[in-house]
Amino acid sequence: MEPVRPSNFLEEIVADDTAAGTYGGRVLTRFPPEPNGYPHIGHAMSICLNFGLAQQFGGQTNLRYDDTNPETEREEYARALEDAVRWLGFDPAAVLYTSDYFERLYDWAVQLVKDGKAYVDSQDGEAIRAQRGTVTEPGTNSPFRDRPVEESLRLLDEMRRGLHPDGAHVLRAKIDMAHPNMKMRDPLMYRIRRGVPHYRRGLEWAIYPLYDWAHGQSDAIEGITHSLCTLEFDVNRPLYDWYLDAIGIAAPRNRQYEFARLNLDYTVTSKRKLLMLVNEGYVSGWDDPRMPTVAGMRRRGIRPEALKAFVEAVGVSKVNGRVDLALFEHAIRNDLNGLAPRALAVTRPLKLTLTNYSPNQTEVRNAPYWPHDVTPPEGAPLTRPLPFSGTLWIEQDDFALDPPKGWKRLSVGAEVRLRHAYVIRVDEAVTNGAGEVVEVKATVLSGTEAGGPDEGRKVKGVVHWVDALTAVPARFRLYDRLFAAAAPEDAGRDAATDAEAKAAFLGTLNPYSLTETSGYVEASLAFAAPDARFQFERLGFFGQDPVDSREDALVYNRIVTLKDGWAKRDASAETPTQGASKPAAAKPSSTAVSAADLLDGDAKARFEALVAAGAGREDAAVLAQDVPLAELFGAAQTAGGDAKTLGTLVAQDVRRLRSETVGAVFVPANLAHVANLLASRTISPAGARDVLASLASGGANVDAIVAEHGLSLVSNDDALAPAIADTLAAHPDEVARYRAGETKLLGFLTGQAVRRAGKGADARRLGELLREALASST
RNA sequence: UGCCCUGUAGCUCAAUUGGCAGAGCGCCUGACUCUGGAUCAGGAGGUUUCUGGUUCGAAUCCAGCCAGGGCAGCCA
Repeated sequence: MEPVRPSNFLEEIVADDTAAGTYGGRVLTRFPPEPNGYPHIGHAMSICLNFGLAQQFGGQTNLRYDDTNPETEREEYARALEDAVRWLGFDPAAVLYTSDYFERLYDWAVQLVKDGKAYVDSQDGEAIRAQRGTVTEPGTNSPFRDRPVEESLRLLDEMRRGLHPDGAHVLRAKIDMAHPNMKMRDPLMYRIRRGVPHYRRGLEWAIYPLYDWAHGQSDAIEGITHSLCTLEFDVNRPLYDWYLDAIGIAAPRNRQYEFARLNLDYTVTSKRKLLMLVNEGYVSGWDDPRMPTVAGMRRRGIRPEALKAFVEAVGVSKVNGRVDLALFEHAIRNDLNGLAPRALAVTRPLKLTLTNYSPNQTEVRNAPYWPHDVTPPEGAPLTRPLPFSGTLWIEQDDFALDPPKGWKRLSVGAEVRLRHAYVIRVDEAVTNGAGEVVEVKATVLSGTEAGGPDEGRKVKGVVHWVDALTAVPARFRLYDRLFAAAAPEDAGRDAATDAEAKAAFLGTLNPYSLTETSGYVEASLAFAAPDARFQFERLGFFGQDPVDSREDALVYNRIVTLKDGWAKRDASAETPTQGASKPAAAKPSSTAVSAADLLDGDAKARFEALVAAGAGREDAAVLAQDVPLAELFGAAQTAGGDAKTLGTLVAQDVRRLRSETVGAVFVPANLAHVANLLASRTISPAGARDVLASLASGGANVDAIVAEHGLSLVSNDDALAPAIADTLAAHPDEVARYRAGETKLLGFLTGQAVRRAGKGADARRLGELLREALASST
C-alpha cells in the first residue's frame, strides 16, 4: 500500500512550469549551503527538498557552496556538507562554488556602475546604518549616491586591488532609500575584506560580494530554474529579481520560492548554540549522538532512509511551526522495524536464580531473529543459538517488590515467561541491607518451553533476559532528548543580558539526556558486524558506537526506544493530557468593526455618496478607499449600469483582477453591460466573473464573450430536467442519505447537476428543481 | 506600528481550484501476540482565528479585525 504522497505548493509550482514548458521541461534546483558549520537536520531537510523535488520531475540538483565570506568558511565544512548529501543518497549534478563566479560577478557590478545603477559609498558602517531609516521611517540618500560614474569605477577597481582598508568603501545598488522594503534601500553589493584569506581564493580578492548580490546571479549562471530558500528570505525576493533585471537576465529565468524551515521539538539548529554545546563540553563533539547534526544522527545509528521518510512526512508549507518529536521517532522505528533482527540484552542487570534448574546445566535453543509479523530482509539469518542456564540476568525494571496495578512483569508469586524459554514462578526477592533487591529466586515450570506440553500456558507477561554464563558484557548509552524544553531556542529570548540568555538556554538542557549503564548482551552478539543494528527486545533499537565500541569492549547506542504504553501511562498520571488541560481559550473579544466605520473625512463622504448612489454598504466602503475604483464605478453607473450589482462587481472582482492581471483595463460601458446582464439574470454570477476575466485579459466585446463561452443563463425547466435526472441516477447513495436527513448534501448534488447542465445553467433554479425532485419521488 | 509572509483536528499537512472538510503522527478502546513493540479493527478530536459581504452554495472570492512570524549585519 503506497502512502498517499502529500502534494505541496512547491511541487505544484514545478508541475505547472513543467506543464507550461516554461523551462523547456528542465528542472534544476540547487542546495546552497555556506560552508561555515557542520550540516544538521535543517540542512538535511533542504537537501531532501531540493534533490527530491528535482528528482520527482526528472531534473537535477547542483551542490553550490555559497562561499562569499572568508572569515567563517572552511574546506572542512564544505567536505562535511558534501558527505551529508551523498550519505542521504543524492548525487549532485555538479559541485560548484560561488567563489568561482567572483570574476563574473565583478564584471556585472562594473556594468551596473556604468549603467548608473550602482555606486561606491565612502561612508562608514555607522553612517550607512543611520541613513537606512527604520522599518517605519524612510532612509536618506548617501552623499556619495550621485558621485560620477568614473569615480565609482576607479574606486571599485582600487577596492578590488586592495588599495583601501576594510570598511573604507562599499559598492551599493542605487534603488530607493525610501522603499517600504528595507532590503531595497540601496543594498550593499561589495565589502572590502583584504586581510583574511578565503579558503579557496586565498588573498586574490580584497572585496567580497554580499549574499543578495551573489545568490541570484549564481543561480542565473548555472541555469537554476527553481531556487528554494527559507521563509525569512521572502523580503529579499524583490532584490533577487531587481538584480537579475539590472544585469539583463530575461525570462524564463531562475525564480526564488520560500518554504518554512523545520523546527523540531526539543532541538536547536542554531550554529552558535550548537557550537556552544560543543566548545563548553555539554556534548562530546559535533558527532555526539544527541546532536541534531548529520554526524550525530549518523553516529547514533539513524539511517538516511528514516531521515528522508521523516522529511517526506513533515511536508513543506509556508507556516513556521514545530514538528512533534514523535513523528521523527516514528520514522526511525518504522525504518528499523523491518530491518533490525531481534536480540536479548539487559542494560541494568539483576540476578535471577532458577532454584530448580541444575547449576551445571546449560541448554541451547534456536531462537528466531524475527517476530512472526516481520518479513526478514532477503538472505538474513532466521535464527540464532540462544544459551540458557540456571543463572540469568534480567532487567532491574522488570521486578517490583510492590507491583502497581496492571503490572505485567516480575513480582513475588507472579508467573512470567522468559522470552524464548520457560515460564517461571517467582518465589523470593533477596534484598541487601539498604532494602534493595539484589537477587530474585524463581522456579522453572517445566514443559512450558516451545514444543513442550504446557507451551500455551497463559501468563501475565514476557520478560527479556541474558544467560549469565555466556553473556557478553557491554556498555549501553541510553539517549534521551538533549533539551527538556520543547522550544529551547526561545529560552532567554527576553533576557536582559547575554549571560542571562545563555544561562536560560543552558537551563533547558536535559540532565538525563545520556545515561550510561553496564550490562550484558546475548552470546551471539559477540560476532555481529560492527555496523549491524538490532532491536533489543522490549528496550529499543541499538547499534554499536562507531567510535568507542571495540570487539572486546562493546558499546551500544540506543538509537530510539520502543513505544512504551506503560511508561506513557505513568507519565500521563502526573501531567493531565494536553487536550483536557487546555484552558477555555480566552478568545479576543472581536467587536464587529465594519470597514465603513474606519473611514476618515474624505473617504467617509465618498462612502455616503456611493451608498446614496445605490451601492451596497460593504462594497461602498471598499470603493471609498480606492479612488480610481470609485471613479470606475461612477463612470460605469453613468453608462447605465445597475448600481448595486456594479458595486459588487467593481469592489470585488474588478479589484482582484486588477492586481492579478497586469495591464488590465476596464471600459465603463463594458462593466455596465456586464452588470446589467447579471442583474437581469441573463448571465450567472459565475458567468459574470468569467466575462470580467476575459475583459481583463484583452477581451473587448461582452456579448461576444458571453456567446463564445456559452454563458447565457439557461433557466428553462425542461432544459434543466435531464441534468437533474442524470444526477439522481448517478448518485443513488447520496440521494438516499439526503432523504434520510443529510440535507447538507444538497450542495454536493447541486454541484453535480450544475456540472452536467453546463456552464450556462441557472444554478439557483437547478437547486430548486433538485430539491423538489428529492422531496417528491420518495 | 511601515512593508511582507502565514492562520484548517493536539502536531505536521491535504481538500480535484466555489460543490460531502480528509490523511499521517499522537491519543483512547478492542482483537491478536512468547516484545506493555509490531499488525489489524474501531473511536474521540473541527464554529477551517474571528466578524461582515458576494453566491443557490465559501476553508476556497472580497473587506476588515485578531493572532503568530519575518525585515533596520559591511552575515547568509
